[in-house]
Amino acid sequence: MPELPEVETVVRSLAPLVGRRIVSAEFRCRRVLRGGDPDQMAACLAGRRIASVRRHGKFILMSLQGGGYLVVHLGMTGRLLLSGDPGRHTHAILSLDRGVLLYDDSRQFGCIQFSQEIPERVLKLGPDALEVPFERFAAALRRRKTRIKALLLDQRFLRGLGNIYADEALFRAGIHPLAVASRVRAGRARRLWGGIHAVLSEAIAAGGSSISDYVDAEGRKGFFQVSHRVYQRAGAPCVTCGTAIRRILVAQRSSHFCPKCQKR
DNA sequence: ATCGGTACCTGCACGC
DNA sequence: TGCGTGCAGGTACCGA
Repeated sequence: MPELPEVETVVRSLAPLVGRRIVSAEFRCRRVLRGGDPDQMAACLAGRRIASVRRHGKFILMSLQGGGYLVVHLGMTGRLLLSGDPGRHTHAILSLDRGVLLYDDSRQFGCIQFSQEIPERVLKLGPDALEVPFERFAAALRRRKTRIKALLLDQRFLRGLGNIYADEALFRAGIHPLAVASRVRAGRARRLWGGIHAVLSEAIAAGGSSISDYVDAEGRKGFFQVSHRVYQRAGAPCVTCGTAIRRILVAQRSSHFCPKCQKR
């Protein structure tokens, strides 16, 4: 479910966690755990205080007082919730000195991990999609021969974009999802860089996109989905020219675009 | 090194 | 009503 704007919204809504002490932890599903068994992880967390909560791409990093991190990735359907009752897909329950933190994930594509240091797979990601300077972005584009849509989804190229915002940014830049990255001209590359920044910023301001079930830690839905210009609008008229939006597969992912406004 | 395809898992909407 | 199919914000891993 969650791309950069949704994860950012979740992280902001987790602000009440800072300063809380984890009284006890329970992990119910091995599959979403990374490294270590459930009991060992619970033992590592018990008694620790949460010092900070921040986002790194689509990862959520909770630093613990005295060292170590609770690292969470929401996958497609992961949720972190500050209230509610454990359900069928609740895989982690952290009892706090005040309140509770639940990790819920029906598809189990997400993960939760305790680690002394920030894991390598998190550190090796590319620059943040909201922070990358244009020159660095353009230089990296020039080096890659893959299709632009696939590249935007590659977290080692840029961290934070996912299927919704890649499609939306390409539309804003007038670039076809199958365009070869290295052949995108400077002018278009600048529009893409600007489009990425704009669409992510607007989506954060709207609390993210709630397509089916995404909510922040307080259970609030986002409303950026009503501002999507191409994503899941196949057959509907382009907001710019009226041409029917098309849907194709690129790198096995649905890609939505306007065949008239977006050139290869 | 880079690229493309597949696998992982559950739930929902749809057509028959 | 039930069943099969296709689709869904994700990454990881394999072979070419």
